[in-house]
Amino acid sequence: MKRVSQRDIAKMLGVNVSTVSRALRGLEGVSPELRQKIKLLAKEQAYRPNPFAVSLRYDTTRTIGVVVPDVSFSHFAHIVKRLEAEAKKAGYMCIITDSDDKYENEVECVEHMVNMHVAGIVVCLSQDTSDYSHLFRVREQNIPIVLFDRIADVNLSTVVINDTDSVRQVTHYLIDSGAKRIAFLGGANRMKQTADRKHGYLEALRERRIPIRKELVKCHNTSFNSGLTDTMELLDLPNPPDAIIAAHGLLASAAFKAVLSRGLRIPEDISIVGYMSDWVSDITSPRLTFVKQNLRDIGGKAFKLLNDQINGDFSVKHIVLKARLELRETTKKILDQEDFSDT
Amino acid sequence: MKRVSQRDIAKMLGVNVSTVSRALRGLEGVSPELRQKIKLLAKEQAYRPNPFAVSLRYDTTRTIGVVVPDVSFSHFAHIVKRLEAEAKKAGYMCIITDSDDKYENEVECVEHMVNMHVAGIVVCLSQDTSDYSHLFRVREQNIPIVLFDRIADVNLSTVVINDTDSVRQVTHYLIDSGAKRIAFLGGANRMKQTADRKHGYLEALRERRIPIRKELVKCHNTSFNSGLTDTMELLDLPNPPDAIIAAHGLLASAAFKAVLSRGLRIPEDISIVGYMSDWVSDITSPRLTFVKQNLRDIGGKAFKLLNDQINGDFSVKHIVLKARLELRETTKKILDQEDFSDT
DNA sequence: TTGAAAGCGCTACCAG
DNA sequence: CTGGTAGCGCTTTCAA
Repeated sequence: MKRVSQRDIAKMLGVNVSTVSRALRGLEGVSPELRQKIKLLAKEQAYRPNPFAVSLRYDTTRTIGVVVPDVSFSHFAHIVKRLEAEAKKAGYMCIITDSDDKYENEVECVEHMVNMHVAGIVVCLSQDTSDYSHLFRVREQNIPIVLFDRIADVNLSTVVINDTDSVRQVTHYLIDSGAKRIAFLGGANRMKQTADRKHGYLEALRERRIPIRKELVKCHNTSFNSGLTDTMELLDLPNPPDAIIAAHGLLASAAFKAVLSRGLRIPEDISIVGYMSDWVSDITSPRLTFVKQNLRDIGGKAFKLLNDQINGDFSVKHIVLKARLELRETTKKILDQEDFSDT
Repeated sequence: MKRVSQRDIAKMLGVNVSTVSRALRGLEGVSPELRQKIKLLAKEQAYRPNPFAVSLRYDTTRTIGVVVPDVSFSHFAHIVKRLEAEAKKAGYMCIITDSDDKYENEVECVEHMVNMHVAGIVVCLSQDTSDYSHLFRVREQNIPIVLFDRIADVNLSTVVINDTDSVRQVTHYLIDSGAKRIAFLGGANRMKQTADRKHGYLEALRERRIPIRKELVKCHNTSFNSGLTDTMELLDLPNPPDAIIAAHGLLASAAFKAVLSRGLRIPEDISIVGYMSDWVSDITSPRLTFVKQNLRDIGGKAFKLLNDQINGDFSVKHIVLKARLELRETTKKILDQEDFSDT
């Protein structure tokens, strides 16, 4: 049950392989009748080009590499879904690897992609990553590369949401709704994403001349458990917060759970704003107010930037997608409410 | 900035390519000194074998294909995560594609994998799939294949949880906790998974001599919205259910939301048992009682079966993993409680 | 319009 | 122990 090759087709028809090759790819220099015959036989025999032979010739694959910190985390999974769909549409397959949020694995994953001669690489950095030489090495080999979601200040194309500004808006909203002591829950400080979001928070406080309280800022890890402990610590403060901004996926659920476990009322005693998928908001009660990110769009744009590079446009581009505050039930209403719908 | 090949190394050292090939792969027939020199230079020059050339020679890749209905759905994402991790450990990369729960896409994905000459394919069937010829075609080409989670009654290796039995247990539990009218929410009837789970439900009712009420069984679609409408319809019955078994991921969240929106108390007015990831249970309040599936294990076992086939063991195996009822807060206690911990 | 042949990088086989 | 060479399937260049 061998696969049929161009040579097989050529033999059956008593012609040369190169003719078959030309005929099948629609190139000039084959008589219409012969081409017809060849194409027909190819179809009959279910001929499929051998991708390795093609790749060996051209030294590239119709495959792109994707590196994420955790595929099982719905945030990344949604991004990957669109990325994969767009790639497929453009004739690419996706090799997806999980760095388990560790720098060493990330380096290994990226190198593996390079060894696989992928057409390009899309990376979401791990929480640990602070050395970017593995990324530069990719660039030096002229392999297209794009960073998304968790990026770094490097001269590579990127796709993110408006991290700083979205938190600024959230903070302003909380202040306007009467919050006096707003806490900020983030990931590792070395992550640009956390840094940027924290920056938005601090900026907003400064703008409203609200003193910054160090004990209200907790930036450790984006894990559920980390969020749980941090929130508990916040609630144990002599002067606990009356609002919490949970700046990454699981932290909102963790904060929500911690607050409920203390028997506090949301939002009467304390407000919560998260950065999670919207369906999570749908199943909590009260429903979590959150910053809505267009995850699919992040994936789509990331592929677009990569595809541009594959097609020869090597200019570095930075895309910032607007994320919007979606008011639900874990925040108080403000009387003179600003319209956030188009800010 | 060209990649260095065996030939390059050979030239630099004034030896033959075949010697380099042997040296690098640790084969017999190279003097220790020469081997040392070759290995050293290879390392210096960052030599990496060209996977296409190797694949072209051997007509196979260190790549496995994974087809899932929806990567962004946390249930599948968790399975894929372990699958990918195990594959990586064994030296395989994963090409992951999303069938978007449609039969046509599934067929296309599978065929694409075959064209890519993957070493094996792991598939979770789409909701639509009722024709399995695309799977048999894979088998006929001697390409290893394994089904998981949503399988079919075909002569191929599979990995699933104890679908029928777990629902039987759930139903018994609900009956024992006083439920009189237990509703069953499932996916499409053509899915074996739904059929099996429904079977467990019906079996349990029969065992307890409880009449089956057709209007309490809703099997349409595994989507959130479908669950929402179905639950609403159940609640609108003249004689609504006092317990709901939501037999697939999102259906539990949907049922939960629908019930709350009607102002009913859980579990006092109505009990709910779901089949979701455990972290979903953690963020609802009351926390959802659910059937806990070891998703990671499904992924791990699926890879194991595939790897067995890749290594020449083509016997068809069926693995059934035990899923256990995890009591939380959306079901009532039963006084003389059975111990489910090791059933 | 068609054919012949070289070559992509690697491995395997046969000679020396 | 080492070298030479053919060939995996495909494309491309040159010749007929």
